[in-house]
Amino acid sequence: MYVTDSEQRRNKIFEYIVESYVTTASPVGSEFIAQKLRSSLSPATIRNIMVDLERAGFLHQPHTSAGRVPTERGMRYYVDSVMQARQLLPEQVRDLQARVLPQKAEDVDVFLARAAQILADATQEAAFVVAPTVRSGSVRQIELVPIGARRVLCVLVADDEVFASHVVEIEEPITRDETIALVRFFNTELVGLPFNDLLTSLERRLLAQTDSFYHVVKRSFEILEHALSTEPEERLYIEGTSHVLAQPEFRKQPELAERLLQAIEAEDAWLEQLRADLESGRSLVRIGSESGIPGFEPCSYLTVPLIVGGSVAGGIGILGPVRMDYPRMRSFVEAMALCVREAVGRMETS
Amino acid sequence: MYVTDSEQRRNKIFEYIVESYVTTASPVGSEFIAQKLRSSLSPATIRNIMVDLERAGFLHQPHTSAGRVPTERGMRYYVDSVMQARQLLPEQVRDLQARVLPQKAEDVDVFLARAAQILADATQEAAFVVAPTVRSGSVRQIELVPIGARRVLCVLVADDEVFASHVVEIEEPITRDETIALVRFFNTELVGLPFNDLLTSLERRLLAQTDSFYHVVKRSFEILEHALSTEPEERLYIEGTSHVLAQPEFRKQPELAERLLQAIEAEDAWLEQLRADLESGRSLVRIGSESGIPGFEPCSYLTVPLIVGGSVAGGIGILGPVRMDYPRMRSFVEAMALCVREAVGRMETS
DNA sequence: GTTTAGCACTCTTGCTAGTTGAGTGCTAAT
DNA sequence: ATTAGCACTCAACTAGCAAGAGTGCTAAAC
Repeated sequence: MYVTDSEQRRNKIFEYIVESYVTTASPVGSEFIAQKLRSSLSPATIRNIMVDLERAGFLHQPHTSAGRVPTERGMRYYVDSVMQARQLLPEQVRDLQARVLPQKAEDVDVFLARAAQILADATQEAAFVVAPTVRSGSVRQIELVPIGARRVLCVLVADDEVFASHVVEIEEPITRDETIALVRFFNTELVGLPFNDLLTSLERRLLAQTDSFYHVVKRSFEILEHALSTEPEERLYIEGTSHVLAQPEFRKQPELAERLLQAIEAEDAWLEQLRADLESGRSLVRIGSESGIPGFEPCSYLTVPLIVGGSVAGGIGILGPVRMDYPRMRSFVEAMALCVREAVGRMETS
Repeated sequence: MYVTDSEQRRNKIFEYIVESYVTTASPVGSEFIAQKLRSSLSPATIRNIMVDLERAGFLHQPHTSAGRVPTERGMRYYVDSVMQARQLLPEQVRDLQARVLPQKAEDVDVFLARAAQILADATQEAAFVVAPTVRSGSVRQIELVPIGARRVLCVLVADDEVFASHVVEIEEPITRDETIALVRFFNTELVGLPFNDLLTSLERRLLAQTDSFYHVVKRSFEILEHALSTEPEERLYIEGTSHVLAQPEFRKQPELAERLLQAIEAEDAWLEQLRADLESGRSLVRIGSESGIPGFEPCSYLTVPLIVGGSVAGGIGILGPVRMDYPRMRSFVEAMALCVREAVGRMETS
């Protein structure tokens, strides 16, 4: 792709504008940029270029005598075409690893929640993880542990190291032999099926009626239906929200903070969007209203999917103000994703 | 206890002051109170009484020409001696029950988190639960489910319907016979012991060396140590934080909001205090800095312990600004506690 | 043709002074 | 003991003014 000199220069100036806006949180004037360029261009020239950038929709002037502020569209352009990838320093990476890896990695859920805490602390923004649940994997093993006469603990193990257990109440008491038969059925006939299809596939067998296991299938259906109904599709953990609300944009407009917090608490809308984002299988950035979530307008987020065994199993990300340091955040979240993959990898091979 | 006429009148006026402060969030003047009293007393008299109340430390004047605001100490007095218990309307109780009871009550944790959501929604304040974990109960049953060669799912069931399961990695592969032996050991020798004493008591047996089960005890110790280390003492769920931050006191001073949010996120300090509060076994109110938690100064909370089988197993509460409607909140949280007890009761007897 | 110095112009921000009004405390009368 | 009356205080609002930041435009310089 051919880029003219003047385009290059324009991009450089735009980059400086974004970057000083990111650090100062206030409109950027031409003089300031001229200084950064060590007087290779005069403020007047920069002003001309600023007018161009404003016409292109990348900058916005709060009022006539103010500096310029990047628009949402400008930020998108910055993220896509202007900003330069940044590497973390080796010691930063080591620090992250040192805090993440030594953890007892026995429970994926707990492990990921901690990782989010560490990420939030390192970046001083909010960090989140979408933790996989068994529903996103397929059956590796299902066990039943009787508790009392009419209650059974149903243990679901997915092939991506995720597991869950739920107490199921059953109407007719279950015998020891029946339990054994059910468990055998689970671990011969159901292994490898995606948990999400489990119920429909059992239902099909039930309707067909030709099954020699009819009663076992029926009982299985009852138990698994209960067990899976308590298990959400995904689990969202978010840490460090206070860092975001401490940003000047929220200080000045507390109603924005309130709306954001409500949107985070409501969870549904965001989680749905995140699901779609992660399914793409690629890292991405959603800037301001791009996410389409009411209340998220002053915020952007980055997400990286976690890929386990070839398919997406949750993700990790950072939530901050639109005016956030994208290169820095991207390098952090990517380093963390590597860490997490490594740790999960170790869990698998062990 | 003898209460003079003038004391009674003073209390009435104080009650009105607190209550209008609660609704308006701004200092209360003498004229306003006079109107509420339907001119049975003139503003001047009320002013005299206000001076008394201020001398007693119950009221505070932001500045000479402002009305009066209850102090923290005043609020304490109000809660202890002035406010009148309020009953919820039957339909409010029914509404609460209708939203809490029909839930699948199979998992105590999930159930309590939902209850907190409902409470937050009903009160328009933040609501929290301290959910019990197995550590706070004693052993009813422990099971092992082998997963792969070197991993075992350890299922812990406490006698208060709480259960947990954790994957434990073990160095030496475990045999089928060994598993059976361990489970038998668990469910004959350990039943009834508090989970919290489990490790020390096993250690004692190990040190005594005289145990015929020596190897089983050793293996048990290893496995249970891992399983219990992942299990926290208590789990805290808080919902509806945004309701609190929407209050005018936080709107006007966003830094208070930030500090509060940080304190909630840090969790440790508050949880420790809550543990102490709940241990008393009684409902209580902590007003402002009484809680001793940095960041909680502008807030109060109410807690009610949940008693299961004679001992405290978690609790439920409401967090709001110091200027909150205590009688209303108390009636809500108490109604909810009843609901929850009923639901947990049903889980037990089933 | 691009760049830049110069300058008038605009609009926020901060400051000061004046006004308003809510609410008080005191005093003297009831 | 209560209360009407009144002077007093102080935050909150308003208006006006000055300062300053930053612009856009024009005309000269490169």
